[in-house]
Amino acid sequence: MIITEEKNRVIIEGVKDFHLDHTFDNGQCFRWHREEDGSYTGVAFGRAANIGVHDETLILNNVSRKDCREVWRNYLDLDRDYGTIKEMLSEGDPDMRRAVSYGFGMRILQQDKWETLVSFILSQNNNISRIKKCVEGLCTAHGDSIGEYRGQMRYAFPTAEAIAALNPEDLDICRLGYRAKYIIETAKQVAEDNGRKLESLGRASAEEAYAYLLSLSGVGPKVANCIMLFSMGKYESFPLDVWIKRVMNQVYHIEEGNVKRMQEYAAQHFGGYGGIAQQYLFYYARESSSRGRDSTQC
DNA sequence: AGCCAGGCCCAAC
DNA sequence: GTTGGGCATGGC
Repeated sequence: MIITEEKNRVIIEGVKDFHLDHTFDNGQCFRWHREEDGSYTGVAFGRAANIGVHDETLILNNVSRKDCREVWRNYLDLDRDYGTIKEMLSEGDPDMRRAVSYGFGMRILQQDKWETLVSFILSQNNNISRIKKCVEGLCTAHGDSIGEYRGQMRYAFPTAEAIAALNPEDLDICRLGYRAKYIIETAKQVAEDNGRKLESLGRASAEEAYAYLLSLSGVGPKVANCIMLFSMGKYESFPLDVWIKRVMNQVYHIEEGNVKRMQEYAAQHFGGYGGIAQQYLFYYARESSSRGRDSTQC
C-alpha cells in the first residue's frame, strides 16, 4: 500500500478487494451518497469526504494525511486481508462462494460506536432508504455544522449529550416514528458516564458488549449484533434480520425462526468471521432480489 | 392499495 | 422462558 498526499487529497495505491458500491451500499452505513461518477460522498467522525476508486487506487478527497492516519485508514478497514477471509469462507460452500464473488469488494467499516448504535435503533422495522433519511434528518436538525462541502452544508452526527437533552417534540421533524423515544432514552443512558462505557466495549469481550447493548432502550439481539460488527470489530457477531433468516432457511435448510440453530451454524461454519459472511449473504440476497424486481419492469 | 421493512417492547401465558 | 400483538412511517 503506497500512500501519497497532494492538494487536499490522499491517494492510496495497491488496495485489493475494495469496491465502493459493495461497501457503502450494503446496509452497514447510512450517510454515504453515490455521485454520478461512481464516487461516494459522506460524513464520518465529524469529517466530510469524497472517496473514489480506480482499479486498485483509492482517492480520498478533502482528506489530509493526518485525517487518513487518524480516521479513514481504519474506518475503511484497509489493513485487513479480505482475500484470505473470502477464500476461507468460500471453501466447501458453493453458495457462499457465489455471494462472495458477487460482493467481492465489500469491507466492514469500522464506524463510530455511538452513531452506529443510534442508526441501528432507527433501523428496526424500517427500510434502508428511509433509515438514511431518518439519520440524515437527525444530523441536520441536531448535529454540529462542520461547514460546506461540495455545495452542501454538512453536519456531524449529534452527540449523546445533545440527544439526551431533547424533548420528544424536538425530534418530530425527523420522522423517526416510535423509535424517537428509544434514542432519547438510550442517549440518557450513554451520556450518564459521557459514553465511556460504550467506548470501552471495543476492548471488552463480545459477551460483555452484548449484555451492555441489550440493556439500552430499543436495542435487541439483532441491533446489538450489528453494532458489535460494524463499530466494535467483533467479526463473529452474526446479525439475524429478515433477509438473513430467509437465506439461512433456503440455503442452509434451518427451520424458519430457529434463531439459536442459525447462530450455532454460523459459529461452527464461519468461525470468527460470521459477521463478514453474513454481510456477503445480506448483500447478495438483497441485491439479487431488487434486480429481480427491476427486470420484471421491462 | 396493500404489504413490507437490517425488530423491539411488553403483556400474557 | 417463550409467544404474539402493536407499533410510526413511508418505499415500492
